[in-house]
Parts: sequence; C-alpha cells; structure tokens
Amino acid sequence: MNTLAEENYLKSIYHLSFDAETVSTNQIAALLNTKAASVSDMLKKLADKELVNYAKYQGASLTPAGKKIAVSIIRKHRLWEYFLVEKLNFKWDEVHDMAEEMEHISSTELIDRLDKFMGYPRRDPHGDPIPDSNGNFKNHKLAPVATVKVNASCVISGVSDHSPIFLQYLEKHKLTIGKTINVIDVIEYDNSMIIQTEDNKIHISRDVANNLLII
Amino acid sequence: MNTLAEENYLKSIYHLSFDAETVSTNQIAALLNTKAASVSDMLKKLADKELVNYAKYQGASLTPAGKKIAVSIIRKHRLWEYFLVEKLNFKWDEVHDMAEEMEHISSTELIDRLDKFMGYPRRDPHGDPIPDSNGNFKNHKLAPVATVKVNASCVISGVSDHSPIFLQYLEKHKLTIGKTINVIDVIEYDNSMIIQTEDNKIHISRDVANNLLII
DNA sequence: TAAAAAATTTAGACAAGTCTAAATTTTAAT
DNA sequence: ATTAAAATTTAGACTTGTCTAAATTTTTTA
Repeated sequence: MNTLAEENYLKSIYHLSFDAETVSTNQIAALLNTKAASVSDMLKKLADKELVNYAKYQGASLTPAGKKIAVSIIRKHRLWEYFLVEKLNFKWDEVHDMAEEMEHISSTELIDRLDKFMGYPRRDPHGDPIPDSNGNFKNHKLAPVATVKVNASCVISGVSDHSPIFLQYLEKHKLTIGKTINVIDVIEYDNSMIIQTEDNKIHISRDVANNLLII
Repeated sequence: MNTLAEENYLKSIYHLSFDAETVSTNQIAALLNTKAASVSDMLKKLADKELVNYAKYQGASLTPAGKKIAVSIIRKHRLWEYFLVEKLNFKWDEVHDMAEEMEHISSTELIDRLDKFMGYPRRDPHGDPIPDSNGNFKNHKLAPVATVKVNASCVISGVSDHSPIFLQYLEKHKLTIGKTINVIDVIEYDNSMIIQTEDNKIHISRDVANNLLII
C-alpha cells in the first residue's frame, strides 16, 4: 500500500483543496509542519504514482485515485474519533492525536465492521461528516457564526479549528454541537459578538466566531 | 518514543526469551523475516538506548526498561485481538495481522480505557494471558497435547502457532479454547494421536499435538 | 515592464533501517 | 587441538523522507 508519509500528504492536499482547485507547496508544508523542499520531493513521487496531478511551480491536486485514498483515511479518522468519544468516553478535545495514528490502520474490513458496531454514525464528535464505505458523503461547507446577522438564531454544527485549546474553550462555555444560539449584538470595533445560548449570554471574539460553524 | 522497528525487535526478543536466557541474532532474524546483519545493527542501537543487554557474538536479552516496553506492546496486541473478536466479530484466525498494526498505537490511556470497556479480559482469543496496566500477568507455560498420556483428559487452553492455517484447522475440528479432550491412543510410528473431543473423535498429527496447548 | 520579493525547485547531505558480500568469531567435529 | 562449519559482525550501498543552502521561476510592485 502507501506509506504513512504519503497518506498524510494526500490527506493534507484533500483538506486544502476545499477552498481552491490547486494547492501550493507552501500550504502543504505549513499544514504538515515540514519544509517546502520536502513537499516538492514528495509531490514528484505522488505524481509518479498517479495519486496527484502536479506541474512544477503550479501546485498540486488529487487524482481520483489519490482522492479515494484521502477520503478513506478521513473515514477512518472520523470513525475512530467517534469510537473514542462514544465508547471509550474521551472528550472531544482529547481524541485528535490518537485518531491521527489510528487512521493509518490499513484494514478496510476492520473499519467497516467498526462502522457497523457503532450503528453507522453520520458525523464525528466535531460535527464533521463521516464518509460511508464507498467514500460517499455530503461535504457541504458550513457557515461560521461570524456571518450570522443580529437577532438571527442558528444551531452549532461544527468547528473549523480542531485544536484542544479551542475545543476546551467551547466546552467550558457549553458551545457544543447541537446547541442553539442567538446573536444579540455585533461590536463594530473588533467584530466580536454577544450571543445568547441555551445556557447563558457570552461575548465571543471574531476568532471564535470564525471557527465556530453553524447550519 | 520508540520507532516501529524498535518495538518489533523488543517484542521478538521478549517472545524468544521464553525458552532461553539469551537470544541469538539468527533467531531474531528468522522471527522478523530479516537478515542477521540488520539484527546486529539494531541490537547495537537498542543497547545504546539501554533497552537490551548485548555483547558481540553473545546474543541479547532485554533490560528491565526494554522488557517493560515489550510487555506493553503485548498488552496492546492482545487487548486489540480481544476487541476484534468480541466486539467486531472477527474470527480468531483473522485478527493477528490487524493487531500487529494496532499494537503500535502509542496512547496507554487509550489502551487502559479499552481494557475497561471490555471488562478487563484476562486472556486473548488464543488463550494468551493479557498483562494488566502495570504489566503484571501470569505467563506460566502451558503443556502441549503431545505430552498427555493415553486415557488422560485435559482442557484446550492455548496454541503455540498463531498462523491462520493452523487456527482454521482447529476451528474446523472444533478444537477451540475451553474444549475438553481425552487422549484415546498414541500411534508409536509417527507419534500422531487419536483424541476424543466433546463433539467427535479425531486423529491429529504430531505437529498439531505439539502446537495445541492444555492445562 | 523591469526590478524586487516571494514561492518553489534542485543539489547535496543526513538518519533510519535494510541489504549483500566479505571478514571475523564461535562452535562442532575429527 | 586444529580445522571445518556455522553464526555473527563489518563495510559499503540503497531507499525513504527529511533538511539547508543555492538556484530558478513566478508574482508583485512601482
């Protein structure tokens, strides 16, 4: 199959492809915490294997074969996260690094049985959709709270920052998946927002409003 | 922590140490499907890290630190095997390779919670004992069926060959963990045995009798 | 649109882990 | 107690994935 490094590159390119057709060397390097030179090398290898389309200086995109591998890794990652939270009682801010390792367990039979064991969950603990065993899933982009108008209400449905520190902040203020919130006010000066949750009234910064997603 | 290769070496040395104080380069090479030269290199590295005791040409043994790592990997392997069989309904001959990958997932918190989730099982699907979270477990050697006298009866408690082909053979003849068997006869010519199980009477070869363990 | 800045690639080096072939040490056999 | 055989180690090479520094290409800016 593919090496761990290759899988991580494919996954990164997939995630970065959400916003653009083609992904730059520097973007990949930043996400993988590596250097642009290393990325150039790897893109050449992945292009040889026909997993990415790559033209020097022009960025990269996934081929159908590369995309299939990326989606399968994302499926594994999200199912393991669900397992860790729902079966082993970890908190949503604790599971990312573990799932990062577990997503590379190769057996697809294993992951399909895990999926069945858990009753075919459709979203992981962070609200991200879980691809089915054929790699199909609706990946429609959610809007950030920052786009909500004053007096409008909405339901928290995802996050675009998965870091423990952000998730812990949300947890602390009960801003978790499924909660309904109402925007009370937007402070023009810094674009921070006052929101009313089911539990209390909170003042959130622009950063938070940008990384908290709603339907 | 340690690399995947290092962990596999430590595990191999642990398993081979069952019969002897010190383990030879060739024994390790055979078990890991690698060459003696590679083993020499790695033993040097592991000795530098004080995980094995190693003197050139004299074989290797684990230090307490090395043994601790080896036992922790074995704990992970056996708990994942139990999970795969008991929760995901795999058969006992299907789980070895998957567990071989899963044993390298690093988090000990994860494995302790998995242990709890499954109710602290004491033996894996092949009858091997599962170390507790402190690394303690009774690892007393089981006797092969080959040592049982005619007319004596005993309970199948383990296997010393974990290969799918052997496990499938046992499954087919219902020679599984917990079954009681009675030795009817031993054929002197080839040391094969006629045994009576709860289900039927079977003629097993010396090889089978050597790899099937009883209490 | 030419120079400066930013992005990217190439060249060459390195570490981990493996291999083959040759050299060395240990063990077995006479 | 030598010699032959077996086991083990060393030397040198190769692969994967990484890095720094230098070279090249693209983009930006004036």
